[in-house]
Amino acid sequence: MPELPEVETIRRDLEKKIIGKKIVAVLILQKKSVHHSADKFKKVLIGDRISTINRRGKLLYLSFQKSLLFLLIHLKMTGQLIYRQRDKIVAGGHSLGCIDSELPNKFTRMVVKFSDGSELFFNDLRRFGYLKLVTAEEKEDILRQSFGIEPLTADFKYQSFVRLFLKRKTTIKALLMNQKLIAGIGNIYADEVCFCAAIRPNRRVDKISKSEKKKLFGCISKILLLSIQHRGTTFNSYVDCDGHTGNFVHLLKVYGRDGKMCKRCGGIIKKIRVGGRGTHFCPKCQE
DNA sequence: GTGTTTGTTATCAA
DNA sequence: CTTGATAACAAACA
Repeated sequence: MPELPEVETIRRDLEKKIIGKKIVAVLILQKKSVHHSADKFKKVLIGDRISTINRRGKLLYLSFQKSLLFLLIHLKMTGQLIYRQRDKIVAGGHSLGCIDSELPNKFTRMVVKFSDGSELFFNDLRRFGYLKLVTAEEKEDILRQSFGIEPLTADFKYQSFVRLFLKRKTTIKALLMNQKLIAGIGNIYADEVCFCAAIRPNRRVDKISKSEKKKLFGCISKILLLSIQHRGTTFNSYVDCDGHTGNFVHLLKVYGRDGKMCKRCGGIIKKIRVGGRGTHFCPKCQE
């Protein structure tokens, strides 16, 4: 379940590792994960070098030194990007998400090999994730059509945020998770942001006061930044590109804590369903 | 065998 | 046209 903090952690790490590296081989182990013919994919990538790695919401996009195409990578629920140096000693061991596990494994969908012997593995247990080559124009269309305000940038202003509430009657959780309104927040951080602002996730947005909107606005940046500082949340399958788990899971206040004591007021965290998603909140201190 | 997990999109309804 | 709610998808695990 990589959301903005997890994808950003991967982006920053990969940026240090693979920029400028020359691609010498591409293995496609699962055709469905690559939205092109294997031949086209190889033809474009092999011989070129990675130029930039950017992110919008939960979507990564790479550019190249020669090709004018962009590589979009969406990890969806269980996608992983793991980078390995050559001759890295691997021991057998645990299954998903282990730093020492052998690669490729049964969930590896694509492998990119670089000229220095290092490799980038795209693993995806559930096969929702994808890699896709697009033109600059297609990329711009997708970024414009599919993503709203990008948090943690200068575009994320209180005035823009408040505008999202106008004429809407959906729940605050649905609003926070709507990528076309705000980009990058998924199920975990929607619950955490609502807790931070002391608002029930199923509250209708037209019933939220001005002071609460201010709290929400502050909480979004606060939670996302704090999670990035702790290298994201590993709940099920997320690992960074070294195969390490994220540490923010220890700082989660509500997600996955149903039945446990609220860290703020001592109430018991409850789990309900909002918009078909598992939703966690404290009935005592979230109104 | 059943229910649960979630990011995104398609679809239908209002 | 806009907005909202829901189902569907995929696949493993408890």
